[in-house]
Amino acid sequence: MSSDALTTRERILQSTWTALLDGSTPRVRMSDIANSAGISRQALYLHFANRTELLIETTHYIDRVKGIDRRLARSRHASSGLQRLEAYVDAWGNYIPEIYGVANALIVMGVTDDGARLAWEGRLAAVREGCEVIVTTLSREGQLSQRLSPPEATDVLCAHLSVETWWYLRDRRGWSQTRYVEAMQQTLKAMLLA
Amino acid sequence: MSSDALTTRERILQSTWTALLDGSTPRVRMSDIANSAGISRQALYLHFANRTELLIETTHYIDRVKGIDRRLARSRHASSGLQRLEAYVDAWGNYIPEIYGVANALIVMGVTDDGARLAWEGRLAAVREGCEVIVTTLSREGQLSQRLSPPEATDVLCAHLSVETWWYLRDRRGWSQTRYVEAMQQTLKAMLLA
DNA sequence: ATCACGACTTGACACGACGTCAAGTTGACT
DNA sequence: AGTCAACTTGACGTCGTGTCAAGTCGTGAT
Repeated sequence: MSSDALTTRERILQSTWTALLDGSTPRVRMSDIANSAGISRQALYLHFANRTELLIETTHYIDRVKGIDRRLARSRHASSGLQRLEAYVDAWGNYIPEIYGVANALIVMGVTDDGARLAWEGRLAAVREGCEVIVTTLSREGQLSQRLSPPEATDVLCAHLSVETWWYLRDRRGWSQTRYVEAMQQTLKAMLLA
Repeated sequence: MSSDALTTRERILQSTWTALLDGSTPRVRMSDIANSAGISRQALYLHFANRTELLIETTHYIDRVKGIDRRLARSRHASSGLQRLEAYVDAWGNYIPEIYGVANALIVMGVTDDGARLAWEGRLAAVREGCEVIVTTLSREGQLSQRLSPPEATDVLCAHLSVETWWYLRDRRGWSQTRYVEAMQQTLKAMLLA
């Protein structure tokens, strides 16, 4: 019974993802998603309450497919704070391209829609937690610069790993993905380490 | 004749500015602006072609009132690259709060409206030019870190001085304005200098 | 004195996108 | 044959932008 429903649902999620990933159409409409999923616009509402819920579910879908937890977990296995920082920037920095489209749509919706805003803030909070672990480790090792308190360092790290910064460097300034990760690792080290 | 028209026009621009500055209402409607300017919604269109043009004109209005040119010019009078950097971060960092509301509205509109997108990109280009001058000066003085090429350093500097980063630290993380400027100066020095 | 004109008002309307509702159709399982 | 879930079609309400038409009002020129 639900295996068929699941298939349609996943087709919708997949369509949403790829439609937003294309980036050529920054404003993806419900009808666009329905078309590319091969169903009617109204049928979307049989699976998702509204556009916001569809976007949120799409982020969860991407997380599941791309195994973000697995990727980020590796940074926690690193021995030193420095290695954690490098591993985290690598993992998160290479994940941004996957979620960029949906993230951007969520951010834009967040201006008018509380659900979208809260969902995106939740994501940011998760990233910030990862940053906090790194800063705490660096601080315990005595590696953290005196310029910033640990909470401040966490904020700065999180701010610089933002989707917006990635987008500016990658999309508007034409950086390659590998250069972005490399440069971020180096500049963040210069910024945070004593 | 036009002194009366000018008054209404300026009242509209002022209303737009303050309405967006409040920040409590991220999505300011044309009718809101009209109300607070004391005229009918339709009368707005006697002065501005559409919402995008109104927002763009509001940024120019703020520039004029707040004298951004004068402020930024001071950084060009500094003798060393280091002083230029500090002066620029101070001038621009303290200007962001003034334009934040309108900037944010423009960014959001830019998703669907080409005019808004181009206008905001123009602003970013101006900021980037300022950053370029600083990086060039630092480079000529042999102060620039080897981690980044001059264009890359310019991009990174510009990215970190973004409105989005300011908003995250100031609004979501509760930084004070003076701490923001101070910390930005310090972290950017650590990031860019050899 | 009146006439014209510019600034503004009121009221109505089209449009695009989201979301809802009601009345089908279709295919599978019982 | 009957039921049910998934889906379709078509119509509608809402909200904000932008447009149009007709009217008011005050000021300045002739």
